[in-house]
Amino acid sequence: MRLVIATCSVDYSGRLTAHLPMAPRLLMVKADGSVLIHADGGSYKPLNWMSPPCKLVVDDDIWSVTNKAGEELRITLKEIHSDTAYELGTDPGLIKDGVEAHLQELLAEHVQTFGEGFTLVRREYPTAIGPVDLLCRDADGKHVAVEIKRRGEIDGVEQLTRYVELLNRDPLLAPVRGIFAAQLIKPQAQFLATDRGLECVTVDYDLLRGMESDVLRLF
Amino acid sequence: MRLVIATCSVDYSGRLTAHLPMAPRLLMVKADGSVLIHADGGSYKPLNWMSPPCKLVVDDDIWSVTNKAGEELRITLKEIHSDTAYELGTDPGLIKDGVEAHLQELLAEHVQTFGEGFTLVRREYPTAIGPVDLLCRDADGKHVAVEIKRRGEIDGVEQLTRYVELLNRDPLLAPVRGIFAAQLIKPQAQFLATDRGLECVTVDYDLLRGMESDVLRLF
DNA sequence: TTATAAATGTCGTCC
DNA sequence: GGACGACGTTTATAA
Repeated sequence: MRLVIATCSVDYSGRLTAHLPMAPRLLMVKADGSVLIHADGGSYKPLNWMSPPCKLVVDDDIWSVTNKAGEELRITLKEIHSDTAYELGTDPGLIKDGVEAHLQELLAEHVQTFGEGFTLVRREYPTAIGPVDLLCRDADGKHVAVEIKRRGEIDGVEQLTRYVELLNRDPLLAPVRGIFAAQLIKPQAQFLATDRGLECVTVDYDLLRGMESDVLRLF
Repeated sequence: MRLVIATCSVDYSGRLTAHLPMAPRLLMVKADGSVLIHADGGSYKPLNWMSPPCKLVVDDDIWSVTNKAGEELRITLKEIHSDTAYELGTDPGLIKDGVEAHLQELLAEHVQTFGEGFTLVRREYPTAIGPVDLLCRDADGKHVAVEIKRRGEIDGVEQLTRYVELLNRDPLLAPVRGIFAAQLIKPQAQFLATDRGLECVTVDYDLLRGMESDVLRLF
């Protein structure tokens, strides 16, 4: 990794065109040739960048970074304040502990969240257009398809609509109702879901987790 | 901006929990206190980070970065290979061109792009499921909803479908047709749009911008 | 402050 | 390589 502190201007031409006036910044050149231009503030997103795979060509005080798609990042250097390089090696990588998968797991074990007498048919119930998060039966034995999101937005309602429509074509399952479950459901999604005849359930993740703890505490 | 090359392990605890095993990495500490941890590869996204506003507390070989929401980024340092700091000042910022807002602006002023005799009713026409980019009337005075994208993909067609369906329920507006306008329309989006009875218009951004220049040149 | 849509989104996964 | 969905999405903008 090469780190250059330099006063520079930058022009990007690709999916859009963008320009950075002359100012002091950090240029980070990674081992794969990618380049990031950071200011001393903002967030983790660089002011400008070129993602790998790409190629850096240095011609005097002009750096030109290009990729296969014909995008170009052109850096014009006025003054270099520092220029250092380090060998870091490949990173072992990040270990994550997920959230959404866990939410589905918890709800699968507590389908009564959706109503008295609910039972689980199966998780990830397969269909031609992808798996339904949960397929349940209500107290009357009727099928219910459940789509689970952390945040309920319009896309999720569309997804559930497609599932319910498809499942209702199966005479062994029909009639199938749909429940849209999320930690937070946005007003527009709520409107669309209601308009489509789908029910909305707001899920309390911490409460569910608490129920899980209670179950564990019994042993 | 402080740049530290160090062998470290990292633990994040907040919206999820994540862990980075001990390895050499770049730690970037910005003037606002935010911290980025970069490996020598990947893209512009750091392996881990804390966004401002946040506070960094250094206790010997443990760095703890916390924010108001109670999230914590804990960095355990084993060995520091380099530690430097620079004063960059505030950045003048990025100037962008070619974004969707500008495209909408240009099309709003040149609705005849969609057909002879087109007039604009209004931009961002409000509905219960969100604003329609452009609502126009054609030469016959019939309403036309226009959805504008930089790149026309399936989700944009879905969006327009919803708008047209909703607008057609309003007897004051019906019948409403839909036009899907984009700089580039993907074949799948084109197919779906046609299947839904929506028209597709490919927009030449540079041409539109040229027309704008022509108008300006008259003054 | 809150909510909503765009993003040079990025990133994984599946096909 | 393309399509699809999640993301500690982040970011900008309007209400």
